Amino acid sequence: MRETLLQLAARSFATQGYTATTMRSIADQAGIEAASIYYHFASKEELVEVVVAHGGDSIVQHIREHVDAVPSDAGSEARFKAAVLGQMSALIKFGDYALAHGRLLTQLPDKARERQVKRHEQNQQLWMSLLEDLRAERLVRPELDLALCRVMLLGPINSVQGWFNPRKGSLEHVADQICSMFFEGVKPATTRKPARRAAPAVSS
Amino acid sequence: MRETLLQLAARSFATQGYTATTMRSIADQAGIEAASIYYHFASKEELVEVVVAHGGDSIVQHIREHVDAVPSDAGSEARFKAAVLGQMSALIKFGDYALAHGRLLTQLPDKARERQVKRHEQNQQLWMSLLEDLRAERLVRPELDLALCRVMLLGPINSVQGWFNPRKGSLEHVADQICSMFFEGVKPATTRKPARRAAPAVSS
DNA sequence: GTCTATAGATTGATAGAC
DNA sequence: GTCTATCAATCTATAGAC
Repeated sequence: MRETLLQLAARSFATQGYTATTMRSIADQAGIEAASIYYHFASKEELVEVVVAHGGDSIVQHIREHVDAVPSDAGSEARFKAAVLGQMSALIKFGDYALAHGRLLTQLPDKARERQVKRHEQNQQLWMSLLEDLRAERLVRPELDLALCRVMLLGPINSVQGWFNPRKGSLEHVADQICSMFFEGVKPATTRKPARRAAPAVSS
Repeated sequence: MRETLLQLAARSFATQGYTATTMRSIADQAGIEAASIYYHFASKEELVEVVVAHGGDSIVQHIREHVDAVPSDAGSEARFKAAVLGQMSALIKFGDYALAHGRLLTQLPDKARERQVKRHEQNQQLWMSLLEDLRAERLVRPELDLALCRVMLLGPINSVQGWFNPRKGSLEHVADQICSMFFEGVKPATTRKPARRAAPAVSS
């Protein structure tokens, strides 16, 4: 029952938000009375914090597993790509927990939020060090800001649940395309640095 | 007073969410009683809908102004860059209204949400046609999915308020870096792979 | 472990005075 | 236009039976 409540709570918190989620609605979906939840969790705050913490822990652990599976003699690009697939698959795999972790940080009650911020900063630091490794191997142009590179990559990835459609290609294939766009850009190699081509004023 | 209430409501809706925002808290910040809000707005739903609609309208209009200011004989890349700067500056300029528009679509009461979804889809369609124009001029590699390109670009841009720091560079400079990363990638030209053909297609 | 019953606080909204 | 006063509904949480 505890697991059932956590699942239902995760879904509701992720989609409706913290305040909009009521103990009654969770209990209704679980087929029990609202008061019975308090046998498993001391309060609504504890419930949401368990959900968010579980989401955060699962994501971090999942990424580290992917990164650690890369041979230590591989380059920074291989580790980076593993992290990309790791973060994407974590967000898909842990579904509502991951969504709750991502969307509820700002809605949490003050004390619960403070306790979760550290994990978020740790994750940002992991990505910054991956990017710094790339730069050390001269795989990132020197004029680009690394913080901006992180945003450019994590912006799309962290919303993967909102746009990923498994019917249009596997997650591995999408991760490859994202890494390809990130490293090589969307332009064809032949078009890459031309003097402005006088394009015909057509283009519908 | 109506404008004051809208401003305060926008900030609260954007940061706290719909349900967590109370009429009393808005009234308190405005220095009036909660009941007085109902002289200006019929209900909480009407209030949030005015906020979200104003945010959406402002953004769409602002982007179109930027795009329409590009000479009609310019290429699709120039229009695209104008749209990038337009969307970013709109999100900054309209602050809480823009944030409310972006974050509240899922939290809105059912009827209000349906009315706002159209605007969102229109905006997505604008970006898809900009990307299609780029492809028509062979500025996007043929093996890349255009919907994924849109996500890759809008993911970072739509969260611009969360990471933009004016002390680290103007918005124009940041927009330039983003476009550069989008088109050319982060790798130095010398390290870049030659065109990589025949993506592994859909595996699973 | 789950229930019934209920306390205590807060919410969106209305009525009517000024 | 804003106020005071208030209502009905809903919320989190507790107490105690089973």
